[in-house]
Amino acid sequence: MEQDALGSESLDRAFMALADPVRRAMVARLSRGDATVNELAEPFAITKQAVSKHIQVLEHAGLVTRSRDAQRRPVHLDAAALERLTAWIDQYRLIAESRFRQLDELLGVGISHHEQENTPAKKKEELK
Amino acid sequence: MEQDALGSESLDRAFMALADPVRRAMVARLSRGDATVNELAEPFAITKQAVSKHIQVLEHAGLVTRSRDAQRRPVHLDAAALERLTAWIDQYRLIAESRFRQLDELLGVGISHHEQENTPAKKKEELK
DNA sequence: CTCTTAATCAACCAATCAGTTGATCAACGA
DNA sequence: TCGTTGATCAACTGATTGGTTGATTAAGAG
Repeated sequence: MEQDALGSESLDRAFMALADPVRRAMVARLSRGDATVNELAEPFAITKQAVSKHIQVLEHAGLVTRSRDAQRRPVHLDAAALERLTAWIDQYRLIAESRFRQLDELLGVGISHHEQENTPAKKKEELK
Repeated sequence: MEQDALGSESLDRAFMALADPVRRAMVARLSRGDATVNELAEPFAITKQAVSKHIQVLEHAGLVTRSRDAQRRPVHLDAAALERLTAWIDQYRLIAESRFRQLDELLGVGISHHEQENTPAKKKEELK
């Protein structure tokens, strides 16, 4: 019944984590290799504590993990978590797109941009 | 220099919009066809005004558009916007994954799970 | 033991947000 | 014209967030 295999809260946190430019920049940086809090903090004009919180948000969202190397705590990007997000989005994108395709077929493929299409149940006057 | 072709704010809003279970449910519903505010409100125990706000968030994020049909304002999912999001995520996911692959090659492909891997510049003692 | 570096915890402030109620607008249908 | 329906605007409240400063832990280095 519920095909939400990830748990709604997990998605909440993951999308929320990416909804911040600082955290997205961190993801971009981490895609090129693990980094410490200080390295991640460098490009930004905020305190290390703030950066630490950002990383905690990413970690709590399951997007990054942290290991321990002496007093360093290198942050590691979890690519699989990113894939889970795209999977969620694509799930619905593909449904919508296949619906568009069906509709285009039904109407004769002539109309190039299907920007609006009333739910086919009721359409009174669909032109002009 | 800036390859962020979408504008940072646009991504902010889009990810933020998806960081809410109610709005995600709306996206799921809309993937199956356009709907009005009332139809979208039905599954939820919140007022119509709240739903209206949620839709405005989705609209302002560019994920949905609205047309006008008499007093109805059908909401329409923009699949292209969803694709832009997956494109952003995949951009960095693929960088990270290709890096993993390179690293596996470098180490001899034997280690199955590369959970942690210090940025190769400095590694003192990498075992145990 | 003391000093430095890396990072976190804790308390606090300003700003934003989700939801509510109440009033309003716009387009029909009688 | 009046009432109804679909939807929005406006103002308010409680909760959450992003950032700060200050104190604290933890691991080396001298």
